[in-house]
Amino acid sequence: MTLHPQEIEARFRRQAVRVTRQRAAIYAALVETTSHPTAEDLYRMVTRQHPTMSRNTVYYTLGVLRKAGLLQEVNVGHEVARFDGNVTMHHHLVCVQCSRIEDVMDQELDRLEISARQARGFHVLGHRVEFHGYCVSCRAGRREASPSQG
Amino acid sequence: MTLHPQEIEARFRRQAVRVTRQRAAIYAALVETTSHPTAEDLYRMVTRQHPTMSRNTVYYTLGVLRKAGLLQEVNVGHEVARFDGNVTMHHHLVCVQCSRIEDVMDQELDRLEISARQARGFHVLGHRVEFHGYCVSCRAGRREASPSQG
DNA sequence: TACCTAGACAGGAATGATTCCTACATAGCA
DNA sequence: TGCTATGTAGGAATCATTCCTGTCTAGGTA
Ligand SMILES: [Mn+2]
Ligand SMILES: [Mn+2]
Ligand SMILES: [Zn+2]
Ligand SMILES: [Zn+2]
Repeated sequence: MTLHPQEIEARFRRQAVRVTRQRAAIYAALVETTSHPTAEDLYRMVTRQHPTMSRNTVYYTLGVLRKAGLLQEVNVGHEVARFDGNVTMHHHLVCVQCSRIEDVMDQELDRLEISARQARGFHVLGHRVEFHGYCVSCRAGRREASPSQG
Repeated sequence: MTLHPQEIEARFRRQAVRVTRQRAAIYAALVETTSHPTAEDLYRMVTRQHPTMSRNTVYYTLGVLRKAGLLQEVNVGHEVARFDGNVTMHHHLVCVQCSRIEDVMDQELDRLEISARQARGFHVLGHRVEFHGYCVSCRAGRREASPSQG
């Protein structure tokens, strides 16, 4: 989804986030993709237009925008952090081979609950469902594979 | 759950995993707790009885046992890796403040499925549900807290 | 029971994502 | 327009994890 600069600015101001060219570029890159990029991915994307931007600014900005609720971290395994500009409630499909992440919007999954007995005293705020399997392209190269871990 | 040494040995042999004192100690420590310890936690636990064991052996053993299906990695956020000796299907409650992880056994959650349309061509192997919130001890110190990111 | 050898162990070095530090720049406000 | 709290760039530091290398040993063989 492409976002107008003034819409980005409006979202930042609504959350009292200072508007800078770097932040707008990082946020625009994130919102325009559905690939759940890493900080390094975003660094490579934005340095095409902003060659002097440092990795530190990318990390710092991602932290600021996360605290402001403008993005979320989506982690799979304990691989490097992935970021998601879609902050509406949704779930993910994760490829166990190539780590591709795709979105799943499903209101039934959104409504899942847990019994008080199972909640073990937790004050539950939310939940996330993660499906794992092989994505289309990874299935292609697996005609014979065994149904074990790989 | 306490495990007899011969049961540990039997499980290892069933999976063609060589039996060593180090591996038995690491596996026993993991199976006897429900705390989902980190590699460093396990290193501290086992070096009480095996002072010369190296961290390398802990990491290497955890890899071997994971590939053998005797344990699983359970990651929350992109914090350090956590390990789980319970390899039956189950789900987790995660404290957003202290990272405590507790088990949720619930057959309804086990049965969740995703429509073909939503699966986006993935060959889905399984899923995991992660509830997040505040654990009992973290609720205690939060009488007034605001319902934001915490 | 006494070898053999593939694989395991210990210790230390290397890696790499992320965080920390600091001097300079600038957004937002009066 | 000028002030100042905050952001940025660049580099150093951190630290969980992996890699490397020289012993050591589990488990099979004769
Ligand atoms: Mn997503
Ligand atoms: Mn568990
Ligand atoms: Zn894939
Ligand atoms: Zn807690």
